[in-house]
Amino acid sequence: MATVSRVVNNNPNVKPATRKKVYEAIERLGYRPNAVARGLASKKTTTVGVVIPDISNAMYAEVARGIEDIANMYHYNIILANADKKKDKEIRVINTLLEKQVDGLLFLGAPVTDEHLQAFKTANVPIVLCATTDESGQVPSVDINHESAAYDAVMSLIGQGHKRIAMISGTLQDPANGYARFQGYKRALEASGIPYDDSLVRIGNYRYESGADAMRYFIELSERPTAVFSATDEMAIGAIHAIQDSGLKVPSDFSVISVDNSRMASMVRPQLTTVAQPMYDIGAVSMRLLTKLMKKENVDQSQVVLPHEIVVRQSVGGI
Amino acid sequence: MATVSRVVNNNPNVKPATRKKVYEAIERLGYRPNAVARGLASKKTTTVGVVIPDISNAMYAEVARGIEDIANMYHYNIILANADKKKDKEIRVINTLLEKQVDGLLFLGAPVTDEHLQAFKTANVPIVLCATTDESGQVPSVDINHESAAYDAVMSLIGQGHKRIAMISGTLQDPANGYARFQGYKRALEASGIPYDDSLVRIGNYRYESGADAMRYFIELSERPTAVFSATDEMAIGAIHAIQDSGLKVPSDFSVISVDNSRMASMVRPQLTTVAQPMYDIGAVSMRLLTKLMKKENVDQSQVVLPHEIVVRQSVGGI
DNA sequence: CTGTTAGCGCCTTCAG
DNA sequence: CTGAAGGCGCTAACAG
Repeated sequence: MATVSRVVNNNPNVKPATRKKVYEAIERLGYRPNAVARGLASKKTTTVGVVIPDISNAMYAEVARGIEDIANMYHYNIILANADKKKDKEIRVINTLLEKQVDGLLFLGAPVTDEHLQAFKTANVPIVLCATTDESGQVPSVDINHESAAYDAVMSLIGQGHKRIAMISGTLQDPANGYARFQGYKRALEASGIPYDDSLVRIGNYRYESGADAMRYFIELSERPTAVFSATDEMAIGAIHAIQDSGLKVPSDFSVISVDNSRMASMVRPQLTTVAQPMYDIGAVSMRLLTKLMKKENVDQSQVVLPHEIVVRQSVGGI
Repeated sequence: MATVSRVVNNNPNVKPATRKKVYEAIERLGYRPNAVARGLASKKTTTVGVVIPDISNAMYAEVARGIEDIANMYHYNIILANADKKKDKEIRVINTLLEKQVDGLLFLGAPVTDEHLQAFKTANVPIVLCATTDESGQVPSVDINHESAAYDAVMSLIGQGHKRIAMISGTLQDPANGYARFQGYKRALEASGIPYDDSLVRIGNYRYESGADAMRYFIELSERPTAVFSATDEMAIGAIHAIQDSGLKVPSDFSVISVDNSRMASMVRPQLTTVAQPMYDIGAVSMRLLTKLMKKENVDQSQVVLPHEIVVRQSVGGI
């Protein structure tokens, strides 16, 4: 019994001949180790839980790939759990994952509320936030600076001579993709001495149609903007099509820029200029951080911010 | 101890007062049941494993949503495992899931090889194939008829007067999205007395660029096709852009039809005519089937085929 | 190097 | 209705 355990767990203290015999028996009997029993006995499951806000969102899928690759590298299994972007489902999912005795947790949902913090606190395994941050700085995280990504995007528009710049925002309740990007937009205007104009901001829901709706609104304006900054690629694509559908052109009539650099950005005409977020890296780095935490290695930097960059394509023109 | 177990598991044989006291103690102590221990003792984990070929594929994400919803309904947890479209990773993932003692397994990868069948056979929990089929009919499955979906698509082109119809196919090694659709294409031509022409078929990799490449090839042909059938939306969109980039128009110069009806289909201009597969339903139905199998209820129909339909938009015109 | 002995935390009889 | 006892399949000391 114990020897079989040693063989299965690659414990070196087994005579090669014995090891071989055990392997043969395993083969012959079709023995499959019971991970549940193992987990109970060893108090480790070598699996980490990943809670994803929305599995059908390509950005998160990319993060997941980064997580996966590093997890495999360190021989952790990962179990993905979808949370439908609902806060209570997130909490529920965190708890089931914890009940399943995962060795660590990666959380991708935003915003991180007090309730989340509460749930995290009761966990006795390390947790790292991935593609999101905890404002209070209590939980390790890996993210980009959404505010400055937005700022850079809008500044690049201003650099092209645009002065009347609209924004298609996400909900301001969403700290990362929503609020922070809106703040970046405002700061860029401010830094350039452009007065902020409420009528130039529409709130969308990150979907294509909401981008198109917002754009149609801007087109109707008596004093039209010359450029629009979208919080996400998908809404930007909706905007581009709304422009084209009404007989106008990108970028000659309107410049469009967004942030995400999803695969879709090159799947429109004109191709979308957008600021790229290193989603894969966010996943990879956060998983790496988690492994360190799980091994109780000490980490110098527990709130890491990855750099972003503008990918210039064809949707922005000068004025 | 036993009473707590009863309370936690909603066993009715507990006096309400006692139940209340237990709940209070649970709250006060911050007790969290250990699912691993529970799984070991009860030999059930109330979780089902889902192996997904490619988490970044929107179609699979949609299937996953269907699975999730039904799983929640029946109080099963689901653990998603990505397999990167690699056969050996699929096998490995199936095995880890089985080691984790899932109560059932949903497998979404294609093709289903003998090795897969072998792995399934050693499982002593029910397995259902989801959005894929086992040719040999040994494993329950829920899928659409890819061959006839392709057939219908091509027939609709022929109905519009097209005679020279190209195809952008997936790899013929892929039985569902690849081979079956190609067969449907051929059968439609045959049924209409149109000779099959090898030079009118290009193999892509389901990605945007490969669709564009294939289309560029067709455009160069001395005898151009008037319509193209793409095995997937994404390749179709690549094709549409290749057409437009070379100054031609859809659908006046080329009609384009595909199968998937992904969300992207309405995110192109012109919007894509495509045959819709009920991905959500495939997920939901297969999960439902799995619950029956797990409860050892008998099922009348273990190989279910869901209907598809053509969604007419703007990318197909008459000749 | 290998076998023996205790649990891991819970569920499940079985008494009471 | 509640407690006691045994055991799920495995790992972790501990002897030998």
